[in-house]
Amino acid sequence: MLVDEVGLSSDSRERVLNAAEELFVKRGYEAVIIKDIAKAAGIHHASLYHHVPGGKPSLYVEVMTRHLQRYQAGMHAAIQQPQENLESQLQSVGAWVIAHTPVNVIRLHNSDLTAIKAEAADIISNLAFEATLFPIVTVLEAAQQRGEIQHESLGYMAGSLFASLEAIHAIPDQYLDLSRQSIANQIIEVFIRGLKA
Amino acid sequence: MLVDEVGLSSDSRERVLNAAEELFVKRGYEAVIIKDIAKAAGIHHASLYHHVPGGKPSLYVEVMTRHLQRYQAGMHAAIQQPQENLESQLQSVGAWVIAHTPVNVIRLHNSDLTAIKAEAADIISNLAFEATLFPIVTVLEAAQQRGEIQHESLGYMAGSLFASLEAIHAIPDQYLDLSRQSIANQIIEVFIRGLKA
DNA sequence: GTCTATATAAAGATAGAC
DNA sequence: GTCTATCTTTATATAGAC
Repeated sequence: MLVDEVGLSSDSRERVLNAAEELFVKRGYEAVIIKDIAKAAGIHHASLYHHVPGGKPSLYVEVMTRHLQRYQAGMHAAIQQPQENLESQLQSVGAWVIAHTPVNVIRLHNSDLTAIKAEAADIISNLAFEATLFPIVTVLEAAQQRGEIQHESLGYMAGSLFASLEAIHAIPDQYLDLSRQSIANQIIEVFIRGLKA
Repeated sequence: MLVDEVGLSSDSRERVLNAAEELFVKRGYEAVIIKDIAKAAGIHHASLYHHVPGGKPSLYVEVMTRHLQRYQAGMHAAIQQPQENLESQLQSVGAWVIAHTPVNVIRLHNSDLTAIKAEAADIISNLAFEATLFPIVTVLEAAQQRGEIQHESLGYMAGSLFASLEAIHAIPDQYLDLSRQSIANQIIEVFIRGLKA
């Protein structure tokens, strides 16, 4: 397969990265141990260091960078679809957000990023902004230019909406009497039109 | 002081609990180590076990229970103030939320509570609901009965608002050109009236 | 590339002097 | 109640056989 010559990774390295991504994103840096990742990837934890010589910190940085870049690409695609009005664009954003494990930026800043080197933390922090808030702000500003909405602080409003959508993940299944997508759509509707009768 | 006879705690025990509360709430269970708590309380980490024989898990449960009970009491007081309309009631809620470290229920369920015994986790999980969503649902239902608002799924909307308000904590100081309370008030306004021009 | 065995380091916890 | 010293457990990481 000449993987080295074309710069591709081996199969198990990919499994390690996927397992690490899922666990780190879900539980955060400290709550994940190397053995869990290796087990999920189907190898012995000692073998993991063959694929990721830098160990846990470097694995975290690689995997979170990749995760946020993909997240950003997905958000971009969601808002790029040829939809005319704000509501349908935000519904696409909602679909993307509920289809993925929450980014949880509060945890990211309060614990995860304090455990790694400052430069890496800065990069991930900026990526998180680019992947989450920035696309939503773009959509809101365009809608404002079309005269669909009117607000002075669209950045804060974008953050508010994103936080609401991510929180849908926290609803336990037993309390769900609508699909998560329907809940997202209701949140978006209230965001645009308000709760007022 | 006869502290034993009246069931009161010693001074340093209280310092330990306060330090533990602040750290656990901010960083989560795994990211906090016993030495950090002891250091913040001004004692050697070995001395901590004198005050909390159950060690880290039991300390976490005690401190989170206390935290959420107080949080609930504060939310209750906020909504009980003699304010007639929904907006001013929610502004009091917003003031309480931004004055306290986020409860972060997503992290609570995805990592913190998986590290402790299931029964304790259930109790904390229920307390978190009572302390955060329940008071907001109560306020929204009352407003609906007065005819101020109209929505089918007030529970989900309460969750949405609470998540938005907690997320205000995640805004770095350098990006703040309004006070957090002002941002909370704007979020509440949009929640009630919408972004629409 | 993967394992077994082992080393190192960090965290939780206990014993016992003061 | 608090400390020093020590023990145990757990997690990260390395060495070297296969």
